[in-house]
Amino acid sequence: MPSLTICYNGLTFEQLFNYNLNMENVDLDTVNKVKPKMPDTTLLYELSDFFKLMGDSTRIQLLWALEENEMCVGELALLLNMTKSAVSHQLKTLRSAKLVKAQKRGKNVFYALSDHHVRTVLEMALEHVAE
Amino acid sequence: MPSLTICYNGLTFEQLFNYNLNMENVDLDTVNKVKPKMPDTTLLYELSDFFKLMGDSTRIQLLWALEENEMCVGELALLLNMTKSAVSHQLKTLRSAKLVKAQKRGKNVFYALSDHHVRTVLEMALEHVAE
DNA sequence: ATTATAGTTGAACAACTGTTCAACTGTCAA
DNA sequence: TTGACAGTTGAACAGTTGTTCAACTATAAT
Repeated sequence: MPSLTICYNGLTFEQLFNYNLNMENVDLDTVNKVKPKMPDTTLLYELSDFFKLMGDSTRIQLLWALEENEMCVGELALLLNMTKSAVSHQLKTLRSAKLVKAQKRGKNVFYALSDHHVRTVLEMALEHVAE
Repeated sequence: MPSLTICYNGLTFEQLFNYNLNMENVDLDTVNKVKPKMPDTTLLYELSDFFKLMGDSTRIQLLWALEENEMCVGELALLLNMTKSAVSHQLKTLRSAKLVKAQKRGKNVFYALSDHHVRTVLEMALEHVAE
C-alpha cells in the first residue's frame, strides 16, 4: 500500500496539530492581557526549586525536627529511623539551599535552621492541607 | 588471601555501621523530647504532596495565570508556549488535587482556581525566595 | 453527514531524585 | 599510634515524573 506523507518544515500533520498553529477559538486579548503579568524565568525557577525542596517527606521531617531543637546527624538519623548517610545527603541539600546551617563541635556536626521563615511557610501549607 | 566474614542477623559489618546500632554520642533525651512533636505519617505526606505539586514550573505558571483570569486549555497552551497535551496533563494533576476546577462551555474547557488560598501560599513563597 | 477544532488519554521515553552501599576523612580516647 | 565512632561522599540503583506522540471523543459549523 503506497502512502503519501505531506509535511511542513519537516513536521508531520500530527505534529502541526499538537503545536498551537491552528487555534481559532482562543481569546487572544485575554492571553495578551495575562502575558505581561507572568513571572520571569528566574523567579519562576526560584519558586519551583523552593517548592521542590519542600516536596520531600524526609526533608520536611528534618526541618520540622530542627525547629524544635538543633541536633546532630546521628540524633536526626535515630529520630527519623534512617541511616546517617541518607540523612547527611538530605542535610547537604538543605544546607546548599541555605535552609539549615552546620556547626562542627568535637566529633559531631550540629544542624540548625538558618532562619525561622521556614516555620511560616510550613504553617501556611498546614493551613492549606487542613482544607 | 582467605577472608573471614562475621555477620549478625545476615548483616555485614558495613551494614551494621550504616544502621544506627552503634551510637554513643547522641543525646537520647533530645531525641525523645522531639519525637512526640513530629508530624504523623498522614500529615507528613499531605504536606510533601502539596509541596511536590507546587514544585513544577509549568504548574506554577498555570496557577499564576489562572489567578489573573480563567482560561481554556488552548489559551493556556498559547500563553505558556506548550502543547495542549502537556497543558492538559498538568491541569489534570492540578484538578485531582482540587487546586483548579474545570467547566465545559461549547467546544472549550475553561479552568479556574478552586479557591484563592493558592495565592497566599505563592505570596509566602515569593517572600521567602526574595530573601 | 462530513469536516475541523478543542481537548483528553495512555504508552513510551528521557531526565531526575532519594536511598543504599562502600569507602573515605576527621576527631577523640586509650 | 592505634582503634572506634561521627559524618561525608560518589557511584549505582530503582522509582518517579514531565513531555511527546498518536489516537481518541466531543462539539460546532458547513
